Amino acid sequence: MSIIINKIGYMPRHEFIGPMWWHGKLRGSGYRITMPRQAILDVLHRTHGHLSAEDIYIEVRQDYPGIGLTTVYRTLEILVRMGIVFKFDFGDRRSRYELSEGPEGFRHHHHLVCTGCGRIIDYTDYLDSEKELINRTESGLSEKYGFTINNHLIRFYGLCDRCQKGS
Amino acid sequence: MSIIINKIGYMPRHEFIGPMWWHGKLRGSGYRITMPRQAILDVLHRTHGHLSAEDIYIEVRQDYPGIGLTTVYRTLEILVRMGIVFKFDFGDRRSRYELSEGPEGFRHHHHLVCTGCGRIIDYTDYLDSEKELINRTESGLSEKYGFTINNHLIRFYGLCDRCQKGS
DNA sequence: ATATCTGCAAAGACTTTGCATGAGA
DNA sequence: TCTCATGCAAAGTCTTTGCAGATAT
Repeated sequence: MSIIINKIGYMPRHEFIGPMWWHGKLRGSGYRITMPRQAILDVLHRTHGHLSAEDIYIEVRQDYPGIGLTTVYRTLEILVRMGIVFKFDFGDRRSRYELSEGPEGFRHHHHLVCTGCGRIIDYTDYLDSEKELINRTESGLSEKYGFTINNHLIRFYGLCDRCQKGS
Repeated sequence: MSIIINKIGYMPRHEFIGPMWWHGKLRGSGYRITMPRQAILDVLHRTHGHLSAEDIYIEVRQDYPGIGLTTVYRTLEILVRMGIVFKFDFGDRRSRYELSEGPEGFRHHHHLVCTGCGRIIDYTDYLDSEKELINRTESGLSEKYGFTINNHLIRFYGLCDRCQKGS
């Protein structure tokens, strides 16, 4: 493991995961690979779930105390625009971010949201009906409207077991 | 057409559409049928598209100049909680609202979002073929996770024809 | 060397809250 | 009549912007 220490004291507690495939993407678009950006991507990589900008900020500060919240926002904006990160909104008045998928595409998932308590279940074990739905709709839409479709958001709303009893 | 004029000068320019099915819903939950609420629902009814709170405010003011933006927000909150209105977020930093569906259920649609220019296409084309798949998926999910599913959000992201050429 | 990037502070934008008045049932 | 709803102004929150100093290549 290569430990990186800079003037401001950046020192990851964790090893960077795998080949940093996003380096190429960023460089290719003319962006520089900076310490804050690495630290942010690192957090996104090792964390699951739907992080707010502040969640990420707090986490990154553990490794890299010098970072500012502004930089988190600015970095996320770039990553979202490049498709590296997906930005969600679950209605709690703050954006949530997560790595859209590595080159392996293993992170993609759908959401099941409880409108009672706000609990969110991520699921990746799609039913066949769900896969078929996506494929059929995607090709139909791209043909009809001339879109190149890159991603989708599928979310079901309802009441979880606990909230059904509660009401 | 019955024209309603009150002290503050409420006078709809349009006839209220159909039987006001939401009266019962509101009353049933202990909410009062007030002038501002009627005016807001009226706007939602006759307008298509994804209106922000301010869009609604501006539109309602044509009929009912006395209304405050606060009331719009408060009314929308109720309507969303009751499932009469659906709240969307398209990433432009403001919530967008639309009637989730009348009793006929004819308004439900899905979205196709261009990540290049932000253009949003409402489509209803594949709903028939999607419907069965959605139902199957819903029942599969509800069995698996114990949720009672009430609604869903399906959205595809991509580049529209114009934006593909542009880049 | 030099175009980017960063952090801080301040500004911005949308939304929510407190409170006295007004309105619905 | 007696709650509930409304409007205004003020406060809150999350996010963006301006700018001088630091950094990547």
